[in-house]
Amino acid sequence: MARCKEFDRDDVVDKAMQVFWQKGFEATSVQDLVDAMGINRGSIYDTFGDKAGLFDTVIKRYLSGSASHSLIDGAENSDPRATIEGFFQTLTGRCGGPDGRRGCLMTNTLTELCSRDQAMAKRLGGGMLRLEDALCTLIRRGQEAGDFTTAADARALARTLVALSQGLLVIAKVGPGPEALDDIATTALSLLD
Amino acid sequence: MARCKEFDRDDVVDKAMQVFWQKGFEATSVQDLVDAMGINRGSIYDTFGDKAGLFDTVIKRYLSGSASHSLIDGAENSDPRATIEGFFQTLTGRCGGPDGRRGCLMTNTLTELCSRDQAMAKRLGGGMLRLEDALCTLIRRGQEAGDFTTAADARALARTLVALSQGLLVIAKVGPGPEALDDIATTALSLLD
DNA sequence: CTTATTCTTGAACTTACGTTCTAAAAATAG
DNA sequence: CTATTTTTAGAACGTAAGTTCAAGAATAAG
Repeated sequence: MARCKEFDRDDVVDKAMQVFWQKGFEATSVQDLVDAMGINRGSIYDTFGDKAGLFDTVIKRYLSGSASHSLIDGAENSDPRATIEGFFQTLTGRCGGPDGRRGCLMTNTLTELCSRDQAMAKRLGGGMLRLEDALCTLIRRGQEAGDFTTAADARALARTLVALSQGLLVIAKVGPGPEALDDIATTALSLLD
Repeated sequence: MARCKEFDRDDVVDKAMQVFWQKGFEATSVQDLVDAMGINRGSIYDTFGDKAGLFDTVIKRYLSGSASHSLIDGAENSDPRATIEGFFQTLTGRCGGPDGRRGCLMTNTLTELCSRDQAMAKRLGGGMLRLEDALCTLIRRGQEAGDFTTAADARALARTLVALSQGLLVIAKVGPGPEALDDIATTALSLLD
């Protein structure tokens, strides 16, 4: 009955994500998006409403694919120590790489928009709380297995690990040496012993 | 011979700082600055060059008055434990207050501009390194005095505390309860024991 | 093939941006 | 007072922003 869309939705969202990730929401112009996504302005507005709508779509997609997501998925069954170690290794690996300067899209968005955008603050706050809960579950399981220290409160430890992961992603943006990031990750894991 | 400037330079810079702090660099318009600073557009451009020049001035002033600055000043002589405790108390106190959602101007600027602005990355990276060095000095002094653990490397601990302070300021932006921030600060200090 | 519907295209629109400029008012030093 | 400089107020500048529109191109059903 009608013409089909010529582009793949997830594909263009990914391309938009790269731009937002590198430049931030405000500094990204619609023209930047047109160039990167390879589709017409009209198609963008027709598909995503407006710039903010597209950004919302990007954030949702990012949250469902980030490092924290796989940690959250495996919180109930995976090996606690290996999972948390893997989480921090993923972070330091990404931050040390060529794209490290981009930091984390969630962290960047948090600092850029949450003062003004209440809805965004709630969404990202929810994402962070899920990460905290997952870490808390993992820590409790590790404590019960006798692998982690029980001297510290699991909730407090989980919150501290969240803070360290955020701090890691912020520090990565000034481009320190990899040993600085490793120091932080190592010290973070030592909190569990 | 000529008319004197009617406004106090530091005063209008402070007013500009409030706007940049709350909205970020990109989202702040020159009109916002005109309204907040209470001086004319022409005077702004005449005094600070342009928007970026004014922002540079704001950042310099912020760095010279931030919580880290007083810590850096006292690194050689002050009591290590009390100084570090005070630093984190200052952070949690500010973050929990009504202005907590604004986070830290340095952290915000870092995540917003450092991917693009090499000079800003260098400046803020330098500021962060000075904080790290000061914390390292304090930790070494505490270790030598027998008050801190010597099991962990002072440099690694300092880097971790920097990361925690940054993470604290990021997390504060989503508006968590004060107990979350306290948990992080308490756990941070426990690293020294 | 025709027709209806949807997608694409690129130009056009309005608004706001950062910046510059002009002219008049105000204030100081000689 | 006079001369000089600065501040002010506001308009005007060119550019780029986000968004919309109208016409053409492509598909699927009748």
